[in-house]
Amino acid sequence: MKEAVTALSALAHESRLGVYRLLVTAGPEGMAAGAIADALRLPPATLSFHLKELSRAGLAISRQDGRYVIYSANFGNALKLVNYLTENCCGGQSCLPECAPAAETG
Amino acid sequence: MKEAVTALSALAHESRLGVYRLLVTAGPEGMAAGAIADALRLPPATLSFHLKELSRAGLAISRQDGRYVIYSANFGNALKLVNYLTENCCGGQSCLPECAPAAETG
DNA sequence: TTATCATTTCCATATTATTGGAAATATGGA
DNA sequence: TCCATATTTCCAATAATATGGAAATGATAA
Repeated sequence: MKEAVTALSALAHESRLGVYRLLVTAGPEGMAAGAIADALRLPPATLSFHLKELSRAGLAISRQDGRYVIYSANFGNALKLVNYLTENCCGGQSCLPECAPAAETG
Repeated sequence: MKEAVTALSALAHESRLGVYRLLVTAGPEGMAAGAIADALRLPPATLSFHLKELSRAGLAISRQDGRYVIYSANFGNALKLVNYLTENCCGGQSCLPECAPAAETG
C-alpha cells in the first residue's frame, strides 16, 4: 500500500509522467538524462529532481555509462502497480495477464 | 495527459487509495459515505474532501439514495488510466485486454 | 593534470495539499 | 413544523512538494 502510494505520487506529476512514458517507449536500453532533458525541455536540476523521485518510487532504474547516466523504466514494478489497482476489479481476481516486457537488457 | 495526472494524484494518497479499493471491492452497488467512513475510520469532513477528489478525478461516481449518498468506482475511467500507463509497454500496443466489469447496476 | 561535458546537490522561494471541528445544508419521518 | 440523521462546506493551521540558478561532483580524454 505504502509502495503503491509512493509509485502513484511519483507518476502524479506532468513532468514525471512524461519521463516515465518516454522511458517506457525507449525500452530496456533506456535514455541518458540529458536526452530526456532535451526531449522534454526540462532544466537539468529540475529533471534530476524528478528522476530521483521516479527512482525512489521504484519506477525507474539508472546505470552509469561513461559520463552518462542512463535511465530506464522498471517494467516489473510498473506492472505490480497496475495489478494492484485492478485487484478485485472483475470479481476477485485481477483481470490483467502478466505482461512480459522485452527481456533483452541494454 | 492532464486527466491521467489528475487521476494519479487522486489515487496517490493513502486514504483515497483505500477508498478507491474499497469501492472497487464493493462493486457497482457502491457504498454510502458513512459506511466508507466507518470502514476506514475517517472523520466525515476528511472523507468528504477525499471523495470529492476521487469524483473530480473521474474515479468515483455518486448518487443520492434517500438521506444517503452512495459512492461507487468508475471502472471505465480506472481502466483507461491503466491502459494509459501501459501503452507502449510491450512494443507499441497495450498488453492489456479490455476489462469488462460486472455490468449490473445497483 | 587540465579541460570539458554530464549530472547532481544546495538552497531559498513559491505553490499546493491535508486536516478536522464546527456550522451549514439536505433528506425523510412524525 | 420540528427532530434526527447524513453529508458537505467553511476555515485556518500545518505540512509537503516543485522550481531552477549556481556551485559541486563525477567521468573521460588529451
